[in-house]
Amino acid sequence: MKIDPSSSADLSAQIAKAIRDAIIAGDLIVDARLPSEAELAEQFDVSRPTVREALKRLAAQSLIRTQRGAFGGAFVNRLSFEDAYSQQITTSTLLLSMNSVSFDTACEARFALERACAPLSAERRSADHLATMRAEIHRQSQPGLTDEAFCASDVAFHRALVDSAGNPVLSYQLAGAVEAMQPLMNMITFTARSREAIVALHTQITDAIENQKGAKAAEGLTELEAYTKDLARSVLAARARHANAAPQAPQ
Amino acid sequence: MKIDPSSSADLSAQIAKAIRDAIIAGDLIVDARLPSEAELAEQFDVSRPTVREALKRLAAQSLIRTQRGAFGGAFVNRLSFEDAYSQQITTSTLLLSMNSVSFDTACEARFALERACAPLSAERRSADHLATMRAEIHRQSQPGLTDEAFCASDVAFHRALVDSAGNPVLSYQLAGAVEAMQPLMNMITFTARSREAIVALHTQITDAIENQKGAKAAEGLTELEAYTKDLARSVLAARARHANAAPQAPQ
DNA sequence: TGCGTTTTAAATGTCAGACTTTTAAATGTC
DNA sequence: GACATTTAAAAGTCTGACATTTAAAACGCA
Repeated sequence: MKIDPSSSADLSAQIAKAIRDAIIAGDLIVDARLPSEAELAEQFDVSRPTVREALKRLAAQSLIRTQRGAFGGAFVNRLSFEDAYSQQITTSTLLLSMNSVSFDTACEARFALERACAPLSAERRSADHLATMRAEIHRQSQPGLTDEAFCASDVAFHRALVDSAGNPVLSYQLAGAVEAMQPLMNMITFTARSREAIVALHTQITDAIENQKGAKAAEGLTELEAYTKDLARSVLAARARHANAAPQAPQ
Repeated sequence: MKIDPSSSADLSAQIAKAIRDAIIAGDLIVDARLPSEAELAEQFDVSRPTVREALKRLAAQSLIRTQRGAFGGAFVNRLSFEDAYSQQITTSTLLLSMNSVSFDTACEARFALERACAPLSAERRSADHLATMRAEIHRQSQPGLTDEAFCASDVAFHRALVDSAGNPVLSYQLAGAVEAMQPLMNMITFTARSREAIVALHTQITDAIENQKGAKAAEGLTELEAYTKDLARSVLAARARHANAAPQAPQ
């Protein structure tokens, strides 16, 4: 592991890259302990604060974890699916909120991914996942549910649908797409009529999965996609009208 | 933005979280300048190195960028698709290499995602993307191509296929899945016969896209998935035999 | 006046050294 | 042998200083 002192880049960035490359290349295996900060500082010929900045960069990516105390130090972290989930969600949320990804584009991607899961879910669905989906549908039919709770249940339903495909990679990919959209979905006012329509489609999809009809489930998802886009369009249009009528004061 | 001094967590982690939350909540908009390190140190009542560690954490996630010099500082970064790509690739690579995600699982997810793109690609394919796909197919038929070059071309082909769906969210999701698998794919020795089979399937898929037959393209992808898994299986089996016969000395 | 050069100040980048806190192993005691 | 105490290693934090970069402001000259 070497760095180029003549480079103009930050030393801490270079050191982080060197260690990251070593981890990715497999030179540092999971749970291996890195040298102490003082040793790393000596190895790279930099000060300890610089080494620490590099380690914080790696910690931010969940590549290492640190333990204080004797025999503590920095250890190569086994990237958990949970870590991957949360990173994925953060990234997706930011892309959606500030990189001019339209709601329609995100929605299209999300349902395309869900349709990709449908055949696998139909093939492998477990009683457990089906029960979760049914339970969420039941919750969604309760009158008096707040819009936020309805949305949360919607996310849980789709989460179960995707998880039932039994492929953790797909689950983690979709976690971002689904959860990143939730803040926008939360702004939608779900009327009794739209809730009824959504519950009907959820039921149709769940039935199809239970009966191992992947194609039928995909159809239901396509309908749900169109309906979701419609709902969002009307909300955004209403918001635009409202913004024109009573523009928000900046800051 | 406040931190809890009684918490046991690292101050730098708390500060990073506070700023991250402010960015995600939209309190700090894109290109907004954060207070200088000295000012942040005063605000949070910590020292400058602690603030710097927090900022490095955020920089590692591409949430901020820093500029040196007068009127420099830390600015909220517009997350680019490129940044999202590379993060996605790193995460996927690590998941695949150390979190016991099997090649089959990754392969299944990848082709499920590609099949999700197929209908969109069939609908929207541009001459540009089709030309890229044809060009890569042509390259793949060249004799004398190294296995690495063949793999690289394979990645380029699939990249074009996904990009032709015209949905950047799908492109970025798949970038991780496809590129993370490349190191493993690189270990496969592509015989003339297997190359021929792959090129035939690539041609079949491209023809289907060109003729706007999304379902037909999906079929081709399913065949390709099965073939890829077969190839990988035989390679892994051979490697296992080799490992047993001549086990690698540790370290 | 206008343009190019120099100065300057503000910011990040880096370093050195000290101190605090945590933690687990080693040691001692009953 | 079980429990309490000591101890040392390591991360976490702070202070203060200096180096480097950069753009704005000041200056000088035609």
